[in-house]
Amino acid sequence: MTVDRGTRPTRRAVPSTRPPGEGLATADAGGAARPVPAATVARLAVYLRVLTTLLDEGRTVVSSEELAAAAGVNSAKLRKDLSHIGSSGVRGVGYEVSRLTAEVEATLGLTQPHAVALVGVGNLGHALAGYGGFAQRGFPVAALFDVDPALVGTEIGGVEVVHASEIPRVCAERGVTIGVVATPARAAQEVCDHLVAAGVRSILNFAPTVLAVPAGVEVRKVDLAVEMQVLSFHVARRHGSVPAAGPVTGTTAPTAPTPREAVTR
Amino acid sequence: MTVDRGTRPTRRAVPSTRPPGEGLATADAGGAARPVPAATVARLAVYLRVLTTLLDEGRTVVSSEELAAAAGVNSAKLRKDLSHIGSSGVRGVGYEVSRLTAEVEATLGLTQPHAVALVGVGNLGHALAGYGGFAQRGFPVAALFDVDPALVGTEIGGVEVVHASEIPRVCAERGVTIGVVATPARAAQEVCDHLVAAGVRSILNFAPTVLAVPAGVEVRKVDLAVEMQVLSFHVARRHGSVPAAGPVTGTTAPTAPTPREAVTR
DNA sequence: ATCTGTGAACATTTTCACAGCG
DNA sequence: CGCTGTGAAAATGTTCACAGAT
Repeated sequence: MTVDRGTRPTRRAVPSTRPPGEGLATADAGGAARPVPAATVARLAVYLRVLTTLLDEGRTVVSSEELAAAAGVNSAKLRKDLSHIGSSGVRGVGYEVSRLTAEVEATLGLTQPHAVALVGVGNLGHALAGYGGFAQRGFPVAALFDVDPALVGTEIGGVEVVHASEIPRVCAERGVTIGVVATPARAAQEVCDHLVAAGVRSILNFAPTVLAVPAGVEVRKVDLAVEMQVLSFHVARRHGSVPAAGPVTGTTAPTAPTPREAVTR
Repeated sequence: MTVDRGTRPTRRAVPSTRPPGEGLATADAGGAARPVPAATVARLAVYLRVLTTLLDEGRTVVSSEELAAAAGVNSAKLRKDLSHIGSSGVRGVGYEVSRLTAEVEATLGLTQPHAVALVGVGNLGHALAGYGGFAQRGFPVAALFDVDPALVGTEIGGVEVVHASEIPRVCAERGVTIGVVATPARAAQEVCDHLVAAGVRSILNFAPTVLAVPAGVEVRKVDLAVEMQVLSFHVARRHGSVPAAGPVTGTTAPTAPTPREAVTR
């Protein structure tokens, strides 16, 4: 930001000392190549949602500009992201919606469903279990666990709650590949260990703790307190100093949250 | 990764074209300086949780190494983060827990409570409203909104659910500074607009949509589908190719997830 | 003429490694 | 010594701007 292009110090003539094909596609511990940058992966999921909507609307092609706007990123980033998955748009035209959708889905590994185990059917866990979004999007909730005797044996969304001690057996039987931890903080690490022991290699953690896991296990964390505190930081910063620019009727730019460059420009 | 430093391919005599004190502290649209990098802010919240735990345990000092380990980052990063908030540890000793806690809280703007409005008291929203975590951490839920006549008038956690059309009035009256959107996707933008019109400048969005907001409004998004799909990507990648290194009893390195370099080396 | 794909500039974030305080 | 604070290197991510396909 703050850019002010136009100045263009024109430093050109950079020796370009970069070894040939390095930069991305770095190999990982396992030895498998990772051609898709982490930051890109997270955005692919967003693009996919927009694409799904477009498909429903019967759209057949979309430009990078439009897709980017709907996803809240700029078009250059979108095109670079898509270039990483080897996608192929048509110059002068755009991307074929159905094809691009399929490519993104393939990249994200969504061509097959991933059985999910949800541990902790308390306040939040219960809501997650009842939330249809999981199954809808190819993540069927295959198992529910808790330690509370009052909950074990009950059924949520057609799935019976089983005691957490059964995690190894049940996860193995039902082919669980993704675990969701929605327990209190103090129970989270133990639950996580059981999931890992059961062969689960991807975990979504809602408990406010950092989970320790062996190499090869991916943990993603959703922490409400962290989100709120980050917002608090911004409240404190701007402290009402915002000019409340224009009629605050929302609906500014559906594109990049705001054309800050235009301001700087 | 993959580094193999030591090779050091051409050191590239960088002309060091950088203007003196630039790099961080970039000014923003508003004109206010932001000395704390965004990436750091998000981690401060994590450090804070660990610090709180340490306080409860009666600890008085902690080293960057230990704090970093508990927070799941490496110690260099932690020290750099803390340096941005002007913190002051004691060399050869560590950080005073209570003092550091206060400094982090001050930076995050947690010295005063932030009234929260939660819009959408459906499945997820209800769970969030009932979740004690908000109030506990200085984010009292000051208002609940929904459009469902069956919900309006009911009470959750001592707060009455009000019709969403009242957002402007109620938010103003109760001094709401943070809004949480937990509505279905189709309603999210409109709700967001109302919140913004009511003066809310920080929004946490659980709806699977990109919200368009005017400049000066901060939106953070929690998207379960995105998280799941990112995990799916990793499931697809490692496809059971993981060597299952060592006894899978968890508790590997609480610090840096794993010394990958050692492997590559 | 239009819109993708991409090299290279730029910006941010992470990591290293070490000077220097206690 | 042990441990913080920090310059500087490396890595990662974003944006620009344009060549080139259609």
